[in-house]
Amino acid sequence: MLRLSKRVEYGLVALQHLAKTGDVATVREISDENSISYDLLAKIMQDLKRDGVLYSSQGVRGGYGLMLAPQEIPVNRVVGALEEQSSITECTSETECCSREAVCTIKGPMHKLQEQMEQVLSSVTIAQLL
Amino acid sequence: MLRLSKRVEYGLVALQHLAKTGDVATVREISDENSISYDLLAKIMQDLKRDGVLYSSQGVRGGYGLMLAPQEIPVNRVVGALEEQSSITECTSETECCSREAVCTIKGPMHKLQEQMEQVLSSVTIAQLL
DNA sequence: GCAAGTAGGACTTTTTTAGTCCTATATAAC
DNA sequence: GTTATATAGGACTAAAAAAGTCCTACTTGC
Repeated sequence: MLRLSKRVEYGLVALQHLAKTGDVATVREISDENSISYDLLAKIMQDLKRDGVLYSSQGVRGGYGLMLAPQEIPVNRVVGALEEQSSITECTSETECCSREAVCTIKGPMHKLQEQMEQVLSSVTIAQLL
Repeated sequence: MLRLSKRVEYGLVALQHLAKTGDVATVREISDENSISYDLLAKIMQDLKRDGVLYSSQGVRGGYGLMLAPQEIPVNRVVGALEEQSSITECTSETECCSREAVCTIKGPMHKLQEQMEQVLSSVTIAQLL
């Protein structure tokens, strides 16, 4: 469907929230304000932390904060942190192996297309979402 | 997952096949040569015909042929003909209505991203797949 | 100690995509 | 005019992916 997953959508919303307030926020705050499932967002935040986009502090008065400036976080990176695959076809994936590989006639051109898509996704950052 | 569906992938392969040979071909020929399910490809060809990309002739010695020159068929068009939705998020769709619309804070920027994606998809044509 | 947080495993449900099966209709060749 | 070879298309099933839920553990400031 050529669509960003809800995970990425919610991730972007959360990062925008943090960039906007410039402060630490809890998952509960963000999920409430943006009508996002708490449990789902909690996982997303964990993944973003694992990727180094966020830091966290546990316990009372804990929460998540940005590790990077908004202009240093391209949409690209959020996609990479939150989705298993981000290639536009199986044959442009580095991890999967395409079932039609032996007869695939579009591999080369698809790689070019993929590169251009990545170019677009890396040119937009969280700073542009504000 | 930000991935083109198999329908689009197969559609591109089929169009490439027709452009390469410059002749009419049957679904069977194309599906055999490219290891694509016959039934699935048959539906795809019908959709591409409905969209005006292909013409067909029924009966013995029938088949499908290109209605347009390869350089007149952008990937964009193939996506449009073969997929229900092609927007990157729910909020950039014209037909769906986003469940989080009232609180959505990324609608504007997402539209810009969407436009850039479409730009890329419309800049590559079947002629470039040869 | 307790309330407010993150960490994360396991699971269910829903949605989408891919693929299959079957029947009808058109037509060129014989 | 019958037959073999095509497209046309409805209805269905299966598989995969995404979304969402539930539960428990661990951390930490007060």
